[in-house]
Parts: sequence; structure tokens; C-alpha cells
Amino acid sequence: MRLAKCLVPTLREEPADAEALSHRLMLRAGLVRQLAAGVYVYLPIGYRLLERINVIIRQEMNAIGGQEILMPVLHPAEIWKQSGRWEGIPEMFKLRDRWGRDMVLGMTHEEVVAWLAAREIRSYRDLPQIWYQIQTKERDEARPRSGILRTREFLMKDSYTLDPDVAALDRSYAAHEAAYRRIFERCGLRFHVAQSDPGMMGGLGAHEFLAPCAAGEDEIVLCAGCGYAANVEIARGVPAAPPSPSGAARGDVATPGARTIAEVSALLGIDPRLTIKSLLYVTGGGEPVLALVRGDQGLHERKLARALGEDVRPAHPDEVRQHLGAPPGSMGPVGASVRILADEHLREGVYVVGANREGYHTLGVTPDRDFPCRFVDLHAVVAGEACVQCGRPLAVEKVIEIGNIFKLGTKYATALGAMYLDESGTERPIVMGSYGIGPARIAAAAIEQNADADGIVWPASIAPFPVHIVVVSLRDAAQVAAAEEVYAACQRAGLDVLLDDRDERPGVKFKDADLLGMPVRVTVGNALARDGVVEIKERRAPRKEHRVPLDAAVSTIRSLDVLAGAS
RNA sequence: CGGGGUGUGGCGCAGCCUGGUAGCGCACCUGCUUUGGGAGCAGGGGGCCGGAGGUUCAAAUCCUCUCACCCCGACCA
Repeated sequence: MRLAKCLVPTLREEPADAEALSHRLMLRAGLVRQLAAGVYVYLPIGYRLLERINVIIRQEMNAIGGQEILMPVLHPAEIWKQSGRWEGIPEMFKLRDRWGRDMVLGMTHEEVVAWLAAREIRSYRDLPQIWYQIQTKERDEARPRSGILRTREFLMKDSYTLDPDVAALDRSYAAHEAAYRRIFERCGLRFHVAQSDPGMMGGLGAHEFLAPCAAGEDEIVLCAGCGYAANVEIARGVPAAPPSPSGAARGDVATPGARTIAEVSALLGIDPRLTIKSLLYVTGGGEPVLALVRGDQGLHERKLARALGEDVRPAHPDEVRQHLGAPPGSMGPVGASVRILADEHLREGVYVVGANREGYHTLGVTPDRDFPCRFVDLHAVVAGEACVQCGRPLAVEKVIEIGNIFKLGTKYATALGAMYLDESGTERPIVMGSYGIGPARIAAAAIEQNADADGIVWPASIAPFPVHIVVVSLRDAAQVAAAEEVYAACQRAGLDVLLDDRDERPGVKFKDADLLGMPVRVTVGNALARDGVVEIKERRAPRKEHRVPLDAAVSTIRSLDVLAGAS
């Protein structure tokens, strides 16, 4: 590809609206442009990047027996009504056709797959199946952000497995996990595999593939000792034990003006770990629920929602007064007439809690003795807590979710009538799994993990072009001819190559080459006339330079380690 | 949905408080010079100042409403 004729609009200045590193660089390098919030156009280099990633995904999906299909973006509402997901998913785009029929823009394809399976799968002899597609998804996200990291329309590789039973599902699931590991390794990413919350997908189990980087929206809890890895939404951790309590007898103490844990513990001169934080929530059904965590810790709302089996929201201050008779700063569990859930690490100990009396707290309180409660895991794990498996300290990292895998079970098959006959002639529901990868998130994670101050540094496996040729001066016919020769030779050798044949000053071309981040740069400049050589450099190691004669350029490029493994 | 912020040539911004001919840098076009890390000089084109309404002799500027976008939080298959 020749830069002089192509749409590669690089920017000198930082785009004002971009915050995340990958977002800034994708805009500056001319990979994407934003059409609306969370809606992007992929320009030639950006689209090529996605296709490079998709090639790897296809190879690995095909290798485990995946069959590529293409399902529609536009769905009839019926199948979503049958699965029970027509209501209650605010991200779903809904529309009507000209006859007034309800339609859906597909955000995922379990329903369509189950519909298809219901028609085409008859017998256990037809199983197992792996169907996948690389296709556009539409989700009306509450808050698109961070460039292409969270968008309302995006490309997704989604695959679905159909199996006769759970044991077979486990095999399909394991095959996907292995394929996903290979895909992300080949894309040059550092990543973790973590247990995750199946959420509204429902089902028997789920894992996420998470790439650590600064722009990450999620957090993962990691144990270096035993390899424990889990999304903070479900991660367990053992907080450090509190110091010995003062042994104070139970009783109220005046704490005027002290409303936060920090204020209360400072006023009383005690460690915050000897206090209990009381948080009132309201369930979807309108029931108030008091959630308790240790004073130094935070509540993870997803854990609370999971324990209750329904969504919750924080109560308003007037609801706190109404149910507990005290303002938020003085509420507590003792004598409260609402359901109480306490973090499991509050089983032991004697604590200070709000007294449900404005300006007072109660000393010497022990959960389950001084008030009734149910113990569940509620607190958000923080770095330094002990691993539940091996006791070593846990770390917490920011991550981008680049893939996820779900064991769905028979929920969708049952709802949409996807049944098969087993060996004994008994009709059974097909057992499904679903598996997603976001190619654009792989791209963003690769940028986040590899960029330097000058721009992108692509892993060769997904680089839009492995080779980038810079002609220093277009006025020098010998340089132009030599560059054309290397360009043609690379193409003959099967190397995708970008030729900067723009009539620009050298500095502009070098800056853009750094920004675009192709793994190998060939500079055709003054060294050609002076020494009869071109210069070959790796983007990741700019100080190492190979000066070789023209006819050795391609063989030198091919010998570079950086291109090993790249197609 | 709650909180914060921003809308002025393609990009990045100033001007607004204190109303009075719309500016700067980059990019773009022409010419000359220049050519190994974002060139110099000269000339030039391009903006109903996000939109609507209002106040005023006069609105980018003041007021009201509205739309869009960004960030934090909530949410997230």
C-alpha cells in the first residue's frame, strides 16, 4: 500500500476528546474516526488491523472444529420473548418494522442459535456442533467510553457449542478455553484467565480473559502463590485481622458530628477495622436491606445483588430515616427491623456500629449475638488481602475484558425448543455454551500494552503491515527506484508492506512511521548513494540498525526475530 | 440515571467576565527556497461562533430552553 494515495490521516496534536492511550493513538495514527458516541468508522489501516486479528481467530476456531456462519443483526422480537430476554435488558435496541412488528438489533445470538438448532438438530448423531461468526453487535450502552473499548456497535467473534450433555459441554468449553489462550498468545497479549460472574447469561460457569492495562475498566484479583485469579465481582479474599478490641462493654457513646467511619474512629481513637460500616439498600421489590462490611472495607454491590438474587440500589437518606429512624451517618444493625446481611469476615469480633440515634454509636457489638444476620461474602477485595486458597497476599490489577466463555446449560434450548433424541430415543434439550471475543478490544489492549512515547508498537502477528518503507527524498531518483525495488521484493516474498512515497520532509515521515508502529522500518536515504545500503530497524528496538545492500533487504527482514511467527 | 466539563474554519485553542468589523498555531492552495526526526519566506481560500427563542440600536459574548460530545460514578450478556 502506498501512503501518498491512501486515507491515513495522522494527527500531530492530541485529540481533545480522547483520554485512554489506545484511543489517542488510534485517532492520531489515523486508524479510526468517531461518528457518534460509541460509534466508529474504521479507516484503511484500522480495518486491516481488525482483519489481521480475525485471521488468527478464524484459524484457531477452525482448528477446534468451528464452522463459520453469519447470522443477522436484525431479529424478530419473538425469539427474545421466548427466551425471556425481551424485557429487562436496557441495552437492547428495539424497533418496529413498517407493519408495527417488534424487532431487535442483535446484541448477542443465543436466541438465533437455539432457533436454528431447534430446526436443524434432530439426533445425538448431529452433536456436538461449534458454530461461530464474526459479526456486528449492537448494544445501547449507558456510557460508551475509552474510544473503541466500550462502544454501542462493535465487531464480535461469537461462538456457540451444542452438546448432548454437561460432560460433553465441559469438553467443548475446555476446547474453547485452549483456543482462546492460543488466540491471545498469538496476538502478543499478556492476559489472565479468571472466574467470572455469569450475570444475566445465566448458566453453569464462566471465565473471562483479561488483559492488564491502564485503561482497563475491570479489576482482577490475582494470587502469585497459587495462581488464583478472579474478577473482583466474585473474588474472595481474607482481610487482615483487626487489632484486639478494647473489650469495652456494650453501650452507646455520643459521637456528635461524626458521620463517616474516618470521623467516628478518629473521634473514638480506635482503628477503623474495629468498626462496622452499615449501608442500606433497596431491592428491586422495594424491600430495604442492611448490608454490613468492616469499617475499612468497601461493599461490592454485585456481590450483594447476587446474595439477594435481585438488583439493589442504595437507599436515599430519607429512606434510611424512615426504616432505621436515624440519618445515614448514625444507622446501624442493632434493633433494626430490616433484613441484615453481613460480610462473612464479621463472624468474629467486637465492633462499633451506628446506634440508629442521631449523633450516637454503640460500642461492644458482636454480629449474630447482638442482632440477627446472614453472613455472606460482600466486601470488595483490595490488594494485600490473603488468598483464600494459599494465604499469600493478593494483588489487584486493572484489566480489559478481551474474551469470555459461558456454560449456558439448557436455558435457551428449552425456551426455543432445541431438542434432540438420545441413543434411547428420549427427547432431551441441547446443552449450550457461548463464547465471545472482541477483536477491537484485542487491538486496543495490544496498543495499551506495547506503546511508547513515540506511538504504537505492534506485535508483528497483528501489525497492519509488517514492513514500512520510508523514502527519505522523492527528488532522488535512485532512492525512489531502490524503494520501489524493495517494495516489489517484499510483495513477492509475501510480506505486506507500506510504502511512504509522500513528498514530505523526512522528519514527517519518521514521526508518522513511529506513530503507526509497524514492526520493521526500511529507510531508503542518503546511505544508498554513500554506502550502497538501506537501513533496517525494528520499531521496538530503534537503536539496532541493519545496514544492508538492496538485494539483501528482504532476506534481512525475514531473518529478524520480531517477524518470527508472523504470517 | 446522578455529578462535572466542553461546543468558535479540517485539528488544537484564544476571544465571552466588562455586548460594538471573528482571531492565533497547525493543516490546506499558489510561488520561491529547503530536504535524515513534525522547514522558511511571501501570497491566498475556508467559520450562519452546536441549535432555537429572548433581551438590546447591536449578541460568539447576557438570559431561557434544547442538542451533541467528553470525564467520574451507577450499569454492563
